[in-house]
Amino acid sequence: MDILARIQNEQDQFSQSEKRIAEILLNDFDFAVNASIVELAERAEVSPPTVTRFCRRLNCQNYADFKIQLAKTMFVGARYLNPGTRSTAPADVAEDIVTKAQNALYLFHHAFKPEQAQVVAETLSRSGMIYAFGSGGNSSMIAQELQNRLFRLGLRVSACTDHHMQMMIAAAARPEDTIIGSSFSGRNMELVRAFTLAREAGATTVALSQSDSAVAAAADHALTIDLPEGDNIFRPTSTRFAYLALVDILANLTAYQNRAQATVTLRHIKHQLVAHRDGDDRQLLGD
Amino acid sequence: MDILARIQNEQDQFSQSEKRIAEILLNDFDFAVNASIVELAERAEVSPPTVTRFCRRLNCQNYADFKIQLAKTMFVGARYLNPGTRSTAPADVAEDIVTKAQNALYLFHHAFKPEQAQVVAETLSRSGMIYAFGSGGNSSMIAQELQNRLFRLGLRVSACTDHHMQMMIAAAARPEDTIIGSSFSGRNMELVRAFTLAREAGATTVALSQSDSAVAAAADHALTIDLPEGDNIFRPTSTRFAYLALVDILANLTAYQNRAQATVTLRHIKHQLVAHRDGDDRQLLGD
DNA sequence: CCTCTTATCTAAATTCTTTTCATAATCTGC
DNA sequence: GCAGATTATGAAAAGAATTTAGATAAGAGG
Repeated sequence: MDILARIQNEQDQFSQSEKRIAEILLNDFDFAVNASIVELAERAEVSPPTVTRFCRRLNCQNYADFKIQLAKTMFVGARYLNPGTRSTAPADVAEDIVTKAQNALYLFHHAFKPEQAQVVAETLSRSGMIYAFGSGGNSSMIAQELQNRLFRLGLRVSACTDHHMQMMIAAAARPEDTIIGSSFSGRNMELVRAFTLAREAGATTVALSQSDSAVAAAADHALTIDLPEGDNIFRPTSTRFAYLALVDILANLTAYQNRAQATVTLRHIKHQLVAHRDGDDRQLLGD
Repeated sequence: MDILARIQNEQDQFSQSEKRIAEILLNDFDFAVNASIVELAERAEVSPPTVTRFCRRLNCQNYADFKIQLAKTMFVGARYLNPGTRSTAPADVAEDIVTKAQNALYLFHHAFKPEQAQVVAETLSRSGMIYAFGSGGNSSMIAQELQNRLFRLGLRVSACTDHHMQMMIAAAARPEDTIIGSSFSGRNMELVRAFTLAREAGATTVALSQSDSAVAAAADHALTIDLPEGDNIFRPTSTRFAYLALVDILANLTAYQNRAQATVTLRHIKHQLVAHRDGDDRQLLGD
């Protein structure tokens, strides 16, 4: 766990002096990260040794170590603590969006459960047919992306973003099939119904969604992503970045399940692209 | 510019001693970031003052400042310098993918030109109709995403991922229309032809692509993204994250061009979603 | 009200960092 | 190829910063 999370966690167990130090850290990050132990102590109205002890308490070797940890988290964590700007200047907008995206990835990674993903990857690689479901802009992108990443591995996969089709596919699913569906909100009831139908047909269902949600509860396996959303309605949801990363990880783990087959298929795709373009084989695997 | 970029930039202007220091920094980041000036000097076989001077040369106040800068970049920069693991353990795969994605965002942000994006945003907001073009998995996702972000702002936009349709649309474009096309490789010659056709018809063209590429050259405005690609064929391109961020930024800047209209449209969409679901208006704007 | 524990400080010791100055190496223009 | 200038580097000293050690104060529990 990173240092800021630790500070926020233990905040109520801190002594008076420690609380004062923590407050400065959380409020004036910029100062804290550049301050010497004397300066920090002065500002918190405590003695330097108290600061040293504070660092030790947070599992840091010494003040220097503590500062390194702080600086490391700062890059991704700073904006998360201090709500982002509402500036409409292009440079600020860009910074805000990039930082939020990085934050989303960071928080996702923190909560990520490798074993669960591995189980899903094994399921996918053994599936007779994979159907990727999702609706409404964000999740439909994830469904498409699942298809885009998995077909490259030589798997049989089809994305479907249409409710009616989803229901028909779910009803027609076979026991060896897997239905993987995404819902950022977890409240896509049509997807819940499709999952239920698919399970009745004996197929395996995988949800990419919020934990404690109807969608997650309806599936055999749930890979959950719970991120706070910003409240600026103009800002597109940075959660997409986390979902996209999850798709990448799943695709990658699935590839390793049957490496030989994946390699062959990828080579065929690459060959086709290179032949079709201009012979530069450093090109991307698909535009 | 960040410290690692600065080091890599000036590397050939370094003296012998400085080169030795730089080498340690670039190769053993973990050591460097935790080392005291004495330890670092010892390992580089130079004297501590030389390290201090090295830091100053890189526009740092002192060694402490230098270390902070180093630690800040480390979080995103470390893996970029030291090629990622080839481990297939789920946790390592996840870390590698997340770090690469964060790196992509970081590098993109570094090279990002806010003014150019602003010009494009103005163009988009004034367009009669916007067509988003892209093909081949990655770029088609970007085209879809452009549509998904821009329609919410009350703009007229249509994504098209089909070459033949693209050509017909380009031919039929009007002077007040904008065609925005994505190509990660920059070598999508069909897109180049569509741009040419559209320009002949008097429409404005915008490329999201590599600089120095055929696609970028063919458009009126080019927003370029140049990122190194990893060489693990199983790893999906992390460049997607950068393109996605660019779309977000563009959509956001465009929204601010005509804030009133965008707000109204977004509210309508939200109202529809809330009415359709369960009244929790903290839900995401679209699943 | 006393004792024990915990929190905190002062002062000293230690370690780290920078400055200063001397020397060595390298370059420049003749 | 050499004198003078410039630059690079290190040793030692000075100056900070950090930690340790021991002392004191504050609070909890009997």
